[in-house]
Amino acid sequence: MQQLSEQETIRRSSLDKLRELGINPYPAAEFKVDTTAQDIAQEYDPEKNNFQKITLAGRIMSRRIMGKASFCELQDSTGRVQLYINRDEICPGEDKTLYNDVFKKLLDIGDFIGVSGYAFVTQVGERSVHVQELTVLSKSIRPLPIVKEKEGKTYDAFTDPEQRYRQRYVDLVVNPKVKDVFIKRTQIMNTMRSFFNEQGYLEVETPILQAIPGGATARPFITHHNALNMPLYLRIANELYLKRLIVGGFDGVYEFAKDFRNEGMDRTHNPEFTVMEIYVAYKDYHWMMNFTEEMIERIAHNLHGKTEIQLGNKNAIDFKRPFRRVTMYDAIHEYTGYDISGMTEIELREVCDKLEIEHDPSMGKGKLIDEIFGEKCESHFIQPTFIIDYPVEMSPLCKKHRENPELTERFELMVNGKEICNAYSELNDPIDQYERFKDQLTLSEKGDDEAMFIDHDFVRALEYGMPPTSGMGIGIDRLCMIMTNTQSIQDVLFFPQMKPEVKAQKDSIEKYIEQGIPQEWAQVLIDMGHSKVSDVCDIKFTKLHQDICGYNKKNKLNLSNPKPDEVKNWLGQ
RNA sequence: GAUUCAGUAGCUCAGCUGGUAGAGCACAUCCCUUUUAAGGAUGGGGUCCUGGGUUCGAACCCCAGCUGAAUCACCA
Repeated sequence: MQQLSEQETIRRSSLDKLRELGINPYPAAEFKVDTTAQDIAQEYDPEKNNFQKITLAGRIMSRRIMGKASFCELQDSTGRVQLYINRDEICPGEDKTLYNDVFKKLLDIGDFIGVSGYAFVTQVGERSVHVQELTVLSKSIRPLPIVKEKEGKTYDAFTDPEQRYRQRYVDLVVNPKVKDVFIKRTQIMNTMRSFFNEQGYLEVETPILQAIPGGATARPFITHHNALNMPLYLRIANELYLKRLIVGGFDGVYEFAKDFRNEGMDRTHNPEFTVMEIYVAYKDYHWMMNFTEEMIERIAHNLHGKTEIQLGNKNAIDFKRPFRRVTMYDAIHEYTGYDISGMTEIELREVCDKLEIEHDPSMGKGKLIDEIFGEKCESHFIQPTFIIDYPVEMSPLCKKHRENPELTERFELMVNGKEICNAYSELNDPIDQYERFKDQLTLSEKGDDEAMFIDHDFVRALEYGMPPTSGMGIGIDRLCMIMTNTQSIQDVLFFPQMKPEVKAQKDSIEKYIEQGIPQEWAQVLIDMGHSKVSDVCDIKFTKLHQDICGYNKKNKLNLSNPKPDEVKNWLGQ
C-alpha cells in the first residue's frame, strides 16, 4: 500500500467516524431524486413559488462554512446549484451532530449527498436550495482537484493533459466543458442514425476478430485464438463484411465500427478509432456525394443550429450544400501546374523529383499520385470539398471509372485540409476484383507492407453477384473534432490510448523479512519508499541506520531504534 | 523515430547569479457572518521525476534515463 497523504488519511478517519455515528457512508438504498440543478437554474421562478418540495443529489464541490449556517455547491449531471444549510433546520432537536460533526467535519469536497428542501433566492440574488434534510450517499476518500471560477476566469484549473486523459473521470467532474464534447459526439452519431433509419437502412454488426484483415491498407493488430490455434486480426475496416450483406440482399446496411490499426499515435490517430460505413444498393458515387452532403449539413445544423462552424480562431467552415467537387487530376494541376493524366510511372517519378517529393521504388503509380496530392494539394482544401476520380492503383475495392479505365469512381471529402470521408462506386466485378487483389500481392512482394491480403471468400461472394452499390466510410473521431472545434483526437475519446502507467516493481514485505530485517523495520523501509531489497542492501548501513532512526522520530512511530551493527547484519554488510 | 520544451506540496505555479524549499487554493484547529474563486488567525504537509557527475555546497550547472506536451516523420 502506498503511503497515504495527510488529506487521504483524514478522509479515511472521517469514514470511520461516520460509521461510529451509525451513518453508512455507502448506503445501498435507492435515493429518489426529482429535481436537477438545471431545473432550478432554468425554471425556478420566485414569483410562482415553484420548486418548494424538492429532492436532489450530487457531489459537494465547494463549501463555505460559517457559524450555524453554511453554503455549499452541489454538482449533479446537469450542473451546479448552491445549497443553504442551516444548523437548526437540519437538526431541529437538541442533537446538532448532523450539522456540527457530519456536515462541518466529516463531509468533504467530492462527497455525494442527497438533500431535500425548497428553492429560494439569497440576498446576493443567487438561486439556491434551502436544505431541510441531508443524506450521505457516498464518501470520497481521495481529494479532487479544486477548480474555481470567477467572472469567467478559471483558477487552479486541472490542466495536465496526461492526468486529464488517464483519469478522465476526474477531468469530467472538474472540467464541465469536457462533458459537452462527448454529448455532442453522441448527438452527431444519433443524427446520422436517424438519417439512415429514415431511409430504411439497417444498422448491423460485423466481426471485429477477422481471419483476414481486409477492406483497407494498414498494419493490423494480431491476436491468437487458442481453441482454433490460429492467428486472428483485429479489424482494420469492416467494408468487405458489409458488402457481403449487400450480396445477401439488404438494400442498405451501416455500422458504427471500432477499427484498429497498429500504427503511430498522434493528434489525429488513436490505435482504436470509430468509423461509420454505409453501403447502399443500386446507387453510384454521385448519389453518395449528394447523400453525404445532406448528412453532413444536417449534422452541423442539428448541432449548432446553423451550417457555419468556427474552427480555432481562423477558419470558419461552412457545411452548406452543395460542396465543391474537384477531380484529383484537376486538383494536382491546380496546385502544382502539372497535368499528370496519362503519365507513366517514370514520368510521375520525374514530376515527384521536380516537386521535391520523396519516393522509392516500392511505390506504384497510385502511390506516387497519392504522394503528390498529399504533399501539395490536401492542405489547401479548407472548405468541404469532394476530391473525385482517384487512380485505379490506389483503390483496389473501387469500380473503374465509367469513362476512363485508369481512374476509379471514388471520392474523398476534405475538410480543413484533412480527409474525413472515403466513398466508392463499389467494385462488383468478381474477376476484376480478383485481379486487383493479385496486384496488391505484387505490391506486397515489392515491399509494401500494407498491401491488401487476398480475401477468397469475398471474391466468392462477388461471384454470386452483388448489385451495383455505393459505399461510404467516415471517420467519426475526426468528424467530431471538426464539429466540436477540438484540436486533438484525445479530446473526443473518453479514454484515449496511453502508454501504461509505470509502476515500480516492488518486493513484498516477506522478502525483507527473509533478508533478516525485522517486520516492523521492513514496513518502515517500504513506507520510506524503498522498493527493492537488493537496492536497500546496497545502501551503506551507517546511512540507512541514520535514515530509519530519523524516520522513526519524525513520524513518531515509537519504535526502539536498532543499533548500527544490527542494521549492518540485516544488510549482510 | 527526430527536435524543442516541461516535470517543485493534493491542484495551479513562483523560486534571480549554485548558498537553510515558497505562494494561492485545498487540508487541520479556532473566530465570525445569507456567503460568492467568502474573510481573519494559527498550523501540518515536499524522493524539488530518477540515477550519475562537477562543487565546500545542486531544485538550479553537466551527462544519461523516465514521463508528458508541441512540432515533424511514419500512418489514409
